[in-house]
Amino acid sequence: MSSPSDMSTPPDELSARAIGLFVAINRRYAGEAEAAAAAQDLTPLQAKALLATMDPVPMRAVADKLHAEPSNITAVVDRLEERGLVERRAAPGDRRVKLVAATDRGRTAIAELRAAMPFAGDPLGALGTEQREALCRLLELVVGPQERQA
Amino acid sequence: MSSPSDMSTPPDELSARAIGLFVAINRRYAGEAEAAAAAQDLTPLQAKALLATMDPVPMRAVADKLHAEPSNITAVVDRLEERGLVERRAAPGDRRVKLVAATDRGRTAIAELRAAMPFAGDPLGALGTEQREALCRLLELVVGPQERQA
DNA sequence: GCGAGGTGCTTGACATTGGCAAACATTCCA
DNA sequence: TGGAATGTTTGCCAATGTCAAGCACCTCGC
Repeated sequence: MSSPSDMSTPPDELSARAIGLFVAINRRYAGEAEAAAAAQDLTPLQAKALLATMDPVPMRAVADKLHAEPSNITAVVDRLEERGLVERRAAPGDRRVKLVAATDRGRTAIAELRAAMPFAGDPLGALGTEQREALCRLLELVVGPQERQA
Repeated sequence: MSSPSDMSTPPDELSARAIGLFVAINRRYAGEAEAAAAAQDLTPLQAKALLATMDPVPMRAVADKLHAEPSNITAVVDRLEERGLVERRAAPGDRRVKLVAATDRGRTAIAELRAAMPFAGDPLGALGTEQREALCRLLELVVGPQERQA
């Protein structure tokens, strides 16, 4: 849980309030995601991996999407495969590559995961269009000049 | 890393942009914190625990602050204590309680951690006062009616 | 066409984190 | 005073993360 929750460098009051709000939003998201995953008897990481396999993708792509080492993804996909949620296929054109693809059961689980994460589906639901745009502009300022990275 | 990064429920475009920005801010924070901890040869959790011990606090309080089980904090504090960054003291008034307090070396490490986390110290530095207030208002709307919780 | 080097995936060893049950001392309350 | 609750520790186990090594395969240059 790498969130600002507790790295308490004491900032000014408004910053502290903003940090608290970020943490709260993060928790709302993470809590929802964790509950949704648990309802499918999955860990959050397994759920993320499953969600990444709607279309067949190489192991490597899953690892990149989850910001994890490919070697770790092997075990995660192993568990998903044991449960029949995912299958490994040969990739046409490169026999080194294994494509991970959700099975029918996997796609059902994906649908239920998404249904159980309404906040993730519409996080800005409480905001009007102008407010959404204003929020994005402000967040961009906070992010600052960031490193480009897919 | 429980961040929205990859629980890809496909939302509308503005929401997607906002999610990306949240993730980017989270990463900026977490990356800075992780680097700061690593510079002290600490894990992020160890660093958080250390930061919580500026003043002597019961183990239980450290656990609460880090949203972890007290039983897990035992091992974390053990490592900090082995390295002389922290010490356990008896608590006056309740002989069950052990207070964890940063040593001089620990306080030095805390200062260096904070110095290495400028973004955490002033996350809204790029914003003016009105922008900060606007941001907080918008974030409060996004959080929504939240459960009260220290 | 052949070999060197790079890429994709897996395996293994290991440390850290997280949850949970059990044990122990101590405190609190009826 | 006795039973319940609290604070801390220990142990076990699953999951995650980093790292090095290995195997299969592809690619590039000669």
